[in-house]
Amino acid sequence: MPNDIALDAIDRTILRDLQDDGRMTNVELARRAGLTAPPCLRRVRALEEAGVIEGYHAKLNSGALGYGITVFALVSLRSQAEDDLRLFEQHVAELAEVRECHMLNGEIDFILKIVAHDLQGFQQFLTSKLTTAPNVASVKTSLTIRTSKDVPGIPVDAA
Amino acid sequence: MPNDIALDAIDRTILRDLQDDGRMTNVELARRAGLTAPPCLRRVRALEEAGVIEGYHAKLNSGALGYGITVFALVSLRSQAEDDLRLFEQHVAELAEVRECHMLNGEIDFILKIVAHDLQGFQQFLTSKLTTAPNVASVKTSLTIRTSKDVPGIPVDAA
DNA sequence: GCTGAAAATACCTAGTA
DNA sequence: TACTAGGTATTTTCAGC
Repeated sequence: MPNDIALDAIDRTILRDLQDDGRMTNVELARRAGLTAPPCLRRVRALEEAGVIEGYHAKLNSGALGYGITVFALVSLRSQAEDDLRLFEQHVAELAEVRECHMLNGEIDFILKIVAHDLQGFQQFLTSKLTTAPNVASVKTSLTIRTSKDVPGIPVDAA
Repeated sequence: MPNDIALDAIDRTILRDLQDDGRMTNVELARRAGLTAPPCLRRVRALEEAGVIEGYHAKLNSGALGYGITVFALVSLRSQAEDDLRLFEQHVAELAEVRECHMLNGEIDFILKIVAHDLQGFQQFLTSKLTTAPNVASVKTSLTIRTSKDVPGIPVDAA
């Protein structure tokens, strides 16, 4: 939504630093941005208010929490009518195992990122909650062997 | 790596809260966990030290920063020898447009999440930096129409 | 700049092997 | 007793006005 927000170089510096370290203190943030603390804090609040900053989150180690399995599922539906697409999105919205759901163009309608404790848990999820969902024509799944890159967010250019 | 860390219910509460709000103050974190501030802070530091908490990041609105395009690329290589897999991973590690790189089982070797400012920028990236990379046999790309779910992290059960 | 709150350190206490 | 984990007190730093 916030496509009309004008971001100057200072804003971009702030955003880059907060994307990199979401717990950076405001004074450090201000120092890097070349500001004193109060105007820096005002900018951060404005960026939050405008929805440019959507939230702050700790990145947790999946394996340490017992989620050893990450799977990508390529889903095709029988009907691509908007109502049916929405229904599928609502269905996966309620599944905690599904962390991401992106609608795609082309033959594949959706790509899902799914986490599970182990293969058994994933298979059970797949057969009981995904392939049996209404309107699902086909599901192709691929296990993640390893993740070599997972950079949070997007590039924030200095300019 | 940290697969042998024992996490009790208090740790899980802390992790869930920090995953949900990475800038929560330590006193609030402690209050929710049923602790006073100092032992809570010690737990957080220990979790960071052990690598259970990998970092803190602000989640930014892609569109507001001019990244209107998200693409998933399914990449197959000619050789799946470990050295060749590593070389490909090293190649994409240097590409800022590539935010995620997961090695998969099956016919597809890698799935990449790629961001770009617009379609032109993406096409240029694709032809100049991805399909021409050494050892790449095929690249199938799918544009993201919309993202209906993008939950940070993983489910953290109370138990 | 100023004020109240939080972070961070040092130190103390209780339970357990 | 040594070890582990939480609590108390104090100082320093930061958030917010």
